[in-house]
Amino acid sequence: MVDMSGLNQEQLEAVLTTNGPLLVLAGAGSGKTRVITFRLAKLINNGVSPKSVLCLTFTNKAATEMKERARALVGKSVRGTTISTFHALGARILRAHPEAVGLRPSFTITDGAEQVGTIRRILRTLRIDDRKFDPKRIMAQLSQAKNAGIDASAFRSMEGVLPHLVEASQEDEEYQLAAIEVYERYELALQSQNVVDFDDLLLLTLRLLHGSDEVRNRLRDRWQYIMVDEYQDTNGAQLELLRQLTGPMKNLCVVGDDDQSIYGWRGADVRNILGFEKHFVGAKKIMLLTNYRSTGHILSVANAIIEHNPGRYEKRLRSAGHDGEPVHISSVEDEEVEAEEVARKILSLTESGVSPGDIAVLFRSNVQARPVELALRASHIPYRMVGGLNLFDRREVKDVIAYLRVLHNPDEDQALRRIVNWPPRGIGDTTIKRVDNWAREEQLGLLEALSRADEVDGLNPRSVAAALGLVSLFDEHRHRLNSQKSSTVVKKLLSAAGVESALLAGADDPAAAERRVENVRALVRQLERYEQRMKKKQKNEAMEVDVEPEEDLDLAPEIENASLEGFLADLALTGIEDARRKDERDDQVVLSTIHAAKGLEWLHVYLIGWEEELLPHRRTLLEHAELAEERRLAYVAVTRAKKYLTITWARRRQRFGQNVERQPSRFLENLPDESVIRLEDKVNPPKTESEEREIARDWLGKIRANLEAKRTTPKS
DNA sequence: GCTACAGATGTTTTT
DNA sequence: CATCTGTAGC
Repeated sequence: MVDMSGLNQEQLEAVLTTNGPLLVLAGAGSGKTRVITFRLAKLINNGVSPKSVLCLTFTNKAATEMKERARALVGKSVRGTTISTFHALGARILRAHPEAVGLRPSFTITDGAEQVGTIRRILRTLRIDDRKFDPKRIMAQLSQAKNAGIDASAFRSMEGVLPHLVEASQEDEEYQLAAIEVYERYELALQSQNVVDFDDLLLLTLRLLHGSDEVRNRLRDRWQYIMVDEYQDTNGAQLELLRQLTGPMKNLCVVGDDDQSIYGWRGADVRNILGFEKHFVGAKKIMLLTNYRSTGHILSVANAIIEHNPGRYEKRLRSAGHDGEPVHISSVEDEEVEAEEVARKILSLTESGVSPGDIAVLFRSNVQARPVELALRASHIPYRMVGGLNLFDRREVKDVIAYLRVLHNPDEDQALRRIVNWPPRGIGDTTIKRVDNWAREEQLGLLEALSRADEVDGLNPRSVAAALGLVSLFDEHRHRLNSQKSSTVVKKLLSAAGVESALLAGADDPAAAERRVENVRALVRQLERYEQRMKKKQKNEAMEVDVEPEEDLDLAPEIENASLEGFLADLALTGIEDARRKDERDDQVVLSTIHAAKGLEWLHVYLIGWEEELLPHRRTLLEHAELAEERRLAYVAVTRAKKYLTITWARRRQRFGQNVERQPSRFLENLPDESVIRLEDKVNPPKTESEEREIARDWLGKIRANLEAKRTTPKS
């Protein structure tokens, strides 16, 4: 039996409501994850087969965490439960039925960055200037369409109703026609390479379920209970997927917080959570409003910020604890002073015994990190940037992954293009252009065309030989995959291609070269670790007596096997284990964007750059829907703090090399007086030393006066 | 095939 | 201002 005595009334009700559609509105810090895991445990205790439960999350991290917590609660019977991200689930379903959606079994998942390149190439073949129509913008638009569940043919038939093109100018219309054309060609390009992008993992799964009653019904029968975490971040395609999977049973429980929906720009649709009761008729709604994280003052600031938003479930978080310290709001001269102030305060905290790991500095955009980094470094305060540059984004890592992809999937032209002449092997631009044209005429893949380079007109013998050499390099090593471990083959391939020596030779700075080589080795090591993990897993499964016979018609194994294919899928879906992550320690101050901080919490939080045009960001000030999202972002930021919260804004800031006068963020207006201490000057202070000192004294006076006022008139 | 320079661009990024 | 990208020219 699971001990539920630790749950509060609301939480308990959510856990015990196991049948029918259920919406759990879980405010920040209200024990959301607990509810989900306890509810899973409760289901299994009620005798529901673990196999008929499906838990969906958005991130791998959340999925892993849920698995661990569930295991701790109900033991290894969770094994049968499918706990997965939406995308990984899509991948598994597609793996089981690739042909039904026009894929060949060995299809691979692109990692995003390549997609823009594909768009750019398509634009070129359409003779459209990619400076006129930004490929990135088109890619984003296609992605939005896919996230809404709109495929290329639907996109074409919707011509003219694209949301942001309502008042279409001549150029908009041109753009739109181009986008339609590009979408269709993009899909064809992916299909011919046997590749899917992330969005396809949802869209193609939908197509499969729409097209096959048989598969859909089997999956419906299989999952009698479905739970979804972070529901406010789901998109149109995911809603449709849930509809398909639930069917008439509709034991669907979604958990989320509309006020924390901050990924609209990436396709998330708040209307999913706002309209849940309409989408799933008869739904019950439970609100978790007791916050176990933050003090009363912090929560009243948070509530005041979010209250202004239209179109939300009305709710006020209440603190389970004390009022605590008021929130400090101050203005500073410019971003450098801002950073120095923050560093100074952090230093005095750590000197008085606070662990750096209990402190975070959060900002709207990454450029704001630099001055803070400099100031922290100057003060010898240990810090860590979350997010930021990913190992994935490193050029050499992408190049090596391209090698792996071509090795596994010879049709992947886009990957091949990346490395066809890297390291340099005498296949220059002209050669590629000629082969490319010929390939198009003959309807061949690029690698295949290279293998017949001798048939291409106008190539000199040297180029032909180089092309054939490259082809046989891949053929040979692909052949070896049958008899040798992938990691062994990969190592041989990379060294035969001369990757490491090219990295070392083509270096301006030896240290950088060394780092690049190290990044490549890290990737290979990850492949080795992957193989070991799979081997162990297979052994474990073979030893388990009660392992069910392989009857999964519609769901491929979570991860394939110790193959290159499995590794690539794993890589695409769960990313690279960053080598830096192992030096991630919990005694470092965290620097993070607000987005990347969602779900996390710290004792002390500093929110910097609360200015108009930064938060809310300049580019969102035009559309009202987006302004609401900025406000939610501010809300998410504030609710990260447990005990102490400081918000700053700069009266002046460098922007694109110019000093710009700034105004405080509108989100700082109308906050409850009793919960904040304001140390703001609306104008920049004069610069002389004596004047500065005077101002400092003045501020000190204000602090005292403020504190005094708070003490004599306690919160009514 | 590589270097150097001009020109554009400058929000967030779970998969 | 600073960083990245594409291209011209060697």
